[in-house]
Amino acid sequence: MYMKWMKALSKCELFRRISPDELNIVFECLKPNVNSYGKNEWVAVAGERFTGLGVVLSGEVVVAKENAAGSRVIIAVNGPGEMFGEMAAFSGDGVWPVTVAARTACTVMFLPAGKIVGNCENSCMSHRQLITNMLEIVSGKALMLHQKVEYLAIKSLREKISTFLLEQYKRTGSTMFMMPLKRNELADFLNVSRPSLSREMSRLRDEGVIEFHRDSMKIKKVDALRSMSS
Amino acid sequence: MYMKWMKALSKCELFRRISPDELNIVFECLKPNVNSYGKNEWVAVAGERFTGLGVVLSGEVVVAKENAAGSRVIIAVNGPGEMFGEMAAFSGDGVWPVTVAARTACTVMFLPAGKIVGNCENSCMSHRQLITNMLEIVSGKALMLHQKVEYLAIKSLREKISTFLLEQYKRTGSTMFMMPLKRNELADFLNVSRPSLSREMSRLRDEGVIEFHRDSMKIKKVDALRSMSS
DNA sequence: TTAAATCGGTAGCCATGGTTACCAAAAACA
DNA sequence: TGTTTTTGGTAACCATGGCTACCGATTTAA
Repeated sequence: MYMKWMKALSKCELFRRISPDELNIVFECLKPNVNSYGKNEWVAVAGERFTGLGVVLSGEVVVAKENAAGSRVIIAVNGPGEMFGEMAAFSGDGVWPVTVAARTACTVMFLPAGKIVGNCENSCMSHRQLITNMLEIVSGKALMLHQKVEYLAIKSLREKISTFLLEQYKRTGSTMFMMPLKRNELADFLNVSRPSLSREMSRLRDEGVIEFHRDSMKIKKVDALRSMSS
Repeated sequence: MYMKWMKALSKCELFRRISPDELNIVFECLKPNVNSYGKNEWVAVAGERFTGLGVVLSGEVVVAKENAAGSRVIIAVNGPGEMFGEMAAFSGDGVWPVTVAARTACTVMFLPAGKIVGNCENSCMSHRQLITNMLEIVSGKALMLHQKVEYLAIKSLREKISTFLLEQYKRTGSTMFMMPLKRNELADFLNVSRPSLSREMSRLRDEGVIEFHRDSMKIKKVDALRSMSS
């Protein structure tokens, strides 16, 4: 039954060091739900009852946090094998702390949180491994949020942009790359308004530090960016 | 040997649902180090080699993140029984991601990260409980960082202050309370400059929304704050 | 292939909050 | 006890970035 998703599942950190055979036994215990969603459909809405740890099987979802004022902060974009709701699962108040939307048509598996921790009726041996994996994953998420806090704590827009561009440079290893986020999304991510972002990027362009057209970006003066970022 | 610290240890979430007798056996496995520090001394410095999960036995430590520009963001103030480094322990790159300083003279226990996960030589039965506790704790930390992200994502200072004051109101259950942070620390926490914070607080006072003198704070118009916060 | 929606750049105006500097009160220290 | 340090309020000036509005280019849908 889960064989058609095995490719995504095998990529999922939660199931690392668990063989496909074991995995089937684990699923016997966990009894996950699998749902499909159309593009832009809500997968989970902040404030509604928590439905379990989510694992993306196909497509992509956007995980975002919205404050009461309505401004949206993108937390992550998750593809096949990636998870969401892993923090709320073990420590939340029973409601989704984030909103998850289908960025493309997608399929998602939900694992009941209570069944991951706690003794397995069938005493399957992979439970301990599952918990250990979970620990590693949640720690990683926490560190990522730490990253996020660092970004948000940056006060000047110029510094935010510089930091972001240098991170892309480091990630791709090239001074020319495609921007992974649209202007709107980047503005959301950096927590600034879109026109302000455009304005500052244009300034950097006018100063000859960068060059860009739509998605394509070229860093012309890496050192200049560095001195702005630090 | 650990008896003198048992009071702090019993308050520590990490050892919840583990009896003192069991705890001694667990410590046989974990072989923790215990160090003492004077006021304002560094307990751990960001970037230096990770020395293990920290548990405060006495006194208080300040956990802070500093970006390259030198501006400091307070993550937490931890007292006896509270922990730090729990995220880096299981997912870090082997260095401290935060700086920890002694807010007062203090004693700290460090638990080797590798020994918490992984099978116990003496096959002590509390290891699974320890890991499960750890999972709950790290999830909780991640959610707290989420909180932090929310705070930082708020754009107007007035809204930040309102949100903070309402949280204190909710926490204490009274419209009169002592501010848990000095102006400097609050400014750090909200990621604004101290004079700007003072200025905005004075405006709120002039508008009759709040009343304060140094540490003591009184909310006079809860609803006014609420409308600013949302 | 045309119509509609989305995306991105630009400009002007102005509110917010950073910066610096100074002073008084309170606390810590000798 | 007097002195030093820390803490917090205030003011003036000004840079940053939010907001609105508009327009052309590009993509998506009909």
